[in-house]
Amino acid sequence: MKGSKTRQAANKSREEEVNTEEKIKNAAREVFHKNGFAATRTRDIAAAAGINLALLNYYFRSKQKLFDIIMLETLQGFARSLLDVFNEETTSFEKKIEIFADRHIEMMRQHPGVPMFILSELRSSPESLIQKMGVVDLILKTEFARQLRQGIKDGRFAPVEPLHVLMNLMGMTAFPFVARPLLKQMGRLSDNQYDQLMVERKKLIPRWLNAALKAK
Amino acid sequence: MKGSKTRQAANKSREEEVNTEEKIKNAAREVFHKNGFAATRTRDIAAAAGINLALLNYYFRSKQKLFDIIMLETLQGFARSLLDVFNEETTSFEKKIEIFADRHIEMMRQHPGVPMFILSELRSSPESLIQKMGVVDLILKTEFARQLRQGIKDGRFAPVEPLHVLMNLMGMTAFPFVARPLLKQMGRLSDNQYDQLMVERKKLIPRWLNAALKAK
DNA sequence: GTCTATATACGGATAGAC
DNA sequence: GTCTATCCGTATATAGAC
Repeated sequence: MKGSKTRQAANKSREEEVNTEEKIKNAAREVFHKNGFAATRTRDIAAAAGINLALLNYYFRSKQKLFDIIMLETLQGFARSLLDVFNEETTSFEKKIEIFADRHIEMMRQHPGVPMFILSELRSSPESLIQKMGVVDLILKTEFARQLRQGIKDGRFAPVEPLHVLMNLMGMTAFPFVARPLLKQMGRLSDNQYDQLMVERKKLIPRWLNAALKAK
Repeated sequence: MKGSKTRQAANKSREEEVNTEEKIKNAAREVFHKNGFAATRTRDIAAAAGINLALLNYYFRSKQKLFDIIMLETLQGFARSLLDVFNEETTSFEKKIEIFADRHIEMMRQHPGVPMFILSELRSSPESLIQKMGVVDLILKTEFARQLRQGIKDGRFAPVEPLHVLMNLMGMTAFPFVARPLLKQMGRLSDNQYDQLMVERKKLIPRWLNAALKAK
């Protein structure tokens, strides 16, 4: 049904706002990321896209189908780039943490709503959705995890469940974005000041994590 | 309008399910915590409370008003118990971290949906709501924060913005509950196994955090 | 106080003109 | 492809009997 449309997506990087389908997707991404599925009205998306409500259904058939597309793209775009870091064969364990913190935080600085979006939607979604993007399962099979286990065996790190390390790493990087309204208020910071802290954390987190791995 | 009802709340700990108003609030708390405001239908609450839909409006006037009550109570109950730890005059900085991690994690084990509930609702709420429960502002004025600054001044800790420490502490404790579906899948764990990790973290987080504070 | 029945509003989706 | 007008299900809220 949609395969009949002309495929001019190849050179879309040239134009400003491409075709209508892209306009709707861009608007949907923005609104969904900000408010989540349940709190989003298709009318808001249409308005943000500068088109009529009917067009949304013409292109995507339903709110749910449009959402599924946005969710899948968001999830994969997010996971993919992080897994790449963990799978890199030639970098050291410590270097992977540095690159991860830097890339992960930078990604979230560019798209501050994404972490909350992913986590809040995952809360109510069935496990099947998580498995659907099989990427997730593989994390403890990456070179990163192997290097961690090796480091423990060598006595360079204290014995610890790898998932704990992942929780610490992701917690330290992602939590400040998820809890931004709360933490910003706690520190009485402006948007700029808060963002500055995020930049600092790129360098600090690897240092902290490293120290923790050697603790006791 | 509601002040006319008899006040038998004093000895409510004795009964199983108290009066209707409490039954509705308990049901509302459960459903709101699980699904958030937008995804919750008043019918679900009524059903969970075992009463008719009309009664909900009779007691609380509107979905929004009922939600506001639940939100405020949840927020305060959560913040209060944590602030108490931070304000304690006689415990050391290190001891405060131990108590905080233990209490905070235990609280979330009992109410796993609460962290996600608070954060996801705060994302869309205006800042005024956060300020309304003024508790939040005070965190960097607690004895905990003072002791941290003093420790830095004495050279026991590396210089660091106190808010960073708060982000690390809360990130390490709360993130595993917020990102539970994702992390559980990553580790291929059962509910029990995951819970076991949470218990371990009570002891581990203070150790890690302490090491991080001395790093470099 | 608690129910059944119903009004009212809102949001997703479609019909049909252009 | 894009619009206006409208339908229709669902959810909140109220009326009114008991």
